[in-house]
Amino acid sequence: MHDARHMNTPQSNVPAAARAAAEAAAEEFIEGMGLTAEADGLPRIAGRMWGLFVIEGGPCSFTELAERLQVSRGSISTNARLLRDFGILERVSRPGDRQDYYRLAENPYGALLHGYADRMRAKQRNAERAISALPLQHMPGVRQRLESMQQFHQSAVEATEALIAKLRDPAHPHQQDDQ
Amino acid sequence: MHDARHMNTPQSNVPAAARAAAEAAAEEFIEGMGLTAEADGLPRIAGRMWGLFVIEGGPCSFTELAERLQVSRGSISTNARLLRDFGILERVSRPGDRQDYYRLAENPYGALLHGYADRMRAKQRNAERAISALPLQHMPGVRQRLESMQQFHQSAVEATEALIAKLRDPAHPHQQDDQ
DNA sequence: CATATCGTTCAGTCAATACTGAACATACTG
DNA sequence: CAGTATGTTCAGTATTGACTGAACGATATG
Repeated sequence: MHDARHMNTPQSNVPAAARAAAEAAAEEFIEGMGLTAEADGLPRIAGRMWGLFVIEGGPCSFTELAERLQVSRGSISTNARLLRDFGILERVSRPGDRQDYYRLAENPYGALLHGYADRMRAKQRNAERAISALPLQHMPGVRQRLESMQQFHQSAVEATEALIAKLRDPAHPHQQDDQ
Repeated sequence: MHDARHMNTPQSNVPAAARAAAEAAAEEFIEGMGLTAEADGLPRIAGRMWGLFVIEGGPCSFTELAERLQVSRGSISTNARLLRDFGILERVSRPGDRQDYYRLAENPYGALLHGYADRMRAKQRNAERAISALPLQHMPGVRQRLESMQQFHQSAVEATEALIAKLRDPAHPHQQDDQ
């Protein structure tokens, strides 16, 4: 990984070695995104794509993504749709250009939290349904466990919604100024 | 399945139909647990087992579980270990009994939250590493995106830890970070 | 219209995972 | 010690899911 110091461009402040190191760091970050995404049950490629957008930011064309990540266009299509459904990516169109471009959504983490809250709500409703359908007066232990399950998911939903609100309002507006 | 029911109170009669309805509701709840667990990347059987413990509660023997859930002992063994690793179940032993018994952990949701916080921390560290490894002074957009990613996961970890604390001590209110 | 390019879809391939059933090791009991 | 019951492990099987590459429809441009 260590380039010799000959052959660097004299006019540039950033030598080739530093740029190579930066690229390696970016690659490492992207790969890490792939791994953590996989740990969350997402396809690894989706995680890498996400990471690529955190680095590149700007609208990326489909072909660009396929080349950069070394995967087929089909994979790009599928995973881009997946990330779009999650609310992480969004489509942008350019006038006079037929290509699809994608970029990070303006608030990808808020979208993620919405999905998380939804799954929590599903579990909470499941507990709720059981609470109202079972004759709990005859089974205090069951009532206690079901209610504690219901209350936990309730709290989780509330905490998630608080986090969503915090993300939306505070002194950190998302402005996407790209290089 | 056929438990000895108390038939000493003929007036507070619980008809067979009601009992059947309750069993159906329990089954539905358990199946719901299987589905939501699957949505979270867990094996469906693990979710059903979890649901069964929410209903049954008390220490269940291995054989009991295998019969109740209609799966092989091997599956029970594997999935019980999985849930134990997650901190959802715990082993209990009875004096003079060689069988393994399992029951819900005293705080299964707190254990879950710990795992969640760990995964969040992994992502936060990934962002942090990228932040310190990349020459961000030349790429303000990248810095902004990496920092917002890092801060989100930081906030998520904090919210999760607050929820853990709230679970442990429900009397105290949930306090958000106020740095 | 003809051509090229782009995004999607789908059959096919491959890998990972869940589950089973049997073999095995261990511990209790008579 | 023999017999029995229990938990784990492991090879085998089935299922699910990811990814590819080609085919297809659609859209822009010459």
